[in-house]
Amino acid sequence: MSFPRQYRHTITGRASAAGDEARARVLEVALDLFGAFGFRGTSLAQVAQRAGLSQAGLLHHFPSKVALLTAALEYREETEGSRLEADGVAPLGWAAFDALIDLAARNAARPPVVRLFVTLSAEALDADHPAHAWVLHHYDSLTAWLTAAVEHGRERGEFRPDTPVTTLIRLTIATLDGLQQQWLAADQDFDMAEEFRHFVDGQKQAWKN
Amino acid sequence: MSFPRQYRHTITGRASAAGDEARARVLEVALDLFGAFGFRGTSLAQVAQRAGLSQAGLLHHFPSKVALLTAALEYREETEGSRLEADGVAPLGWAAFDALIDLAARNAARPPVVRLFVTLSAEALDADHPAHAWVLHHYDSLTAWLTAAVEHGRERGEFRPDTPVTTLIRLTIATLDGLQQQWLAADQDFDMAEEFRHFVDGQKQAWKN
DNA sequence: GTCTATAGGAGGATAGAC
DNA sequence: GTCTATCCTCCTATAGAC
Repeated sequence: MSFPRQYRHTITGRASAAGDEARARVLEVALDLFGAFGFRGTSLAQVAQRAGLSQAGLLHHFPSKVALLTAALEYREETEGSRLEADGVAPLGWAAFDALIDLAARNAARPPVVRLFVTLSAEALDADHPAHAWVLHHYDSLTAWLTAAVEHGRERGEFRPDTPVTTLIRLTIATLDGLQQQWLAADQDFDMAEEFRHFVDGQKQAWKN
Repeated sequence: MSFPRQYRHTITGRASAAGDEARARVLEVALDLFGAFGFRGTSLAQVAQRAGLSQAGLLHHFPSKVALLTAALEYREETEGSRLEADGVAPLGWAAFDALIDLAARNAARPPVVRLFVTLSAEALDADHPAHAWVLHHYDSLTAWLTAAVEHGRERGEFRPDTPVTTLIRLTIATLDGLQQQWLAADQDFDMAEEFRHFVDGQKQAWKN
């Protein structure tokens, strides 16, 4: 679940404590606005204003809008990225699905985080979008993580031998993504984690050994 | 599943045959580009160029960019909208879920249609987006349609009495939406309808009477 | 019904003072 | 490190000729 090298910005070797603080504030604002209006729908002036500096001041920290996006996505990953391993240990077998329920519950407390993901994943389906690689990385890493967990569980006999692994994983990711989108459209008016738990329960009923 | 009044454009009472043809061409192009780059990411000049006329010529047919979007969404609904009733009869009970599998299969043959929906649904989560009402309408009408089908099926004893109807419907819509997004991200590299069929089969196993 | 031309504004990025 | 001022491009929309 680590972040690929291409997203690591190499802009500043080291900065002052105040500089780091301003930088973090800018990145938080950028993530919020990119989530709300998308990358294309957000202007540097908007980000600068809400972060409390001028557009030129912002561009002192990040040389371009794309650099800002890249840094923001990296920052998200670093700080509270999709931590699926609560205690640093990757859950295996069905425990991985329980970890996803926990993730959904944590996300339910942070709509802006969900919104960033939903908005950017759709906008960046375009292969020329600056976050396109980021989206592919999200799917790939989540798929790889779940695949490893299920394969491990199969070896330990947690899954029925005829479990359609690929399908199970695709449906799981789809349900999670689709619920997030629906939850945002419905103004967070239902319990996302609870609904997802129902899905997981159903899969356990069907495929648990 | 009819389209709400607010999306009906009232621009032209009647137009020439050639005018209708140009109009349809413009709308097809607009749907394509809005799907690929979103509403915000698409310029009138782009649409005009690919439709083979000038930007001013385009604005002769549609007074504004928003009017173009509105007309395009209405056009989509009219021509090949999410026709769930193949023969004009609404399928009831589990047949409604089978109709959704058919819909997924038909959509698999038209990636641009899927892309328009995925892109716009995410972009228009913003309450100020001109297609915001359109997104809410999509969820509402699909939910209402499925609810009616399931309630009918329950009365006829097709569903177990303890079926969690709301959850079942939310998960169904989420799975469909999530699969579409994943399918686009993966370059249409799996059978969307087949995966969705697996989901429906699982729900039948769990809740069919 | 379609065009050219252009107004009027917003967005990204740069230059240079402090 | 932050600012003001500015350049240049792109966008939406309008005006008016053909």
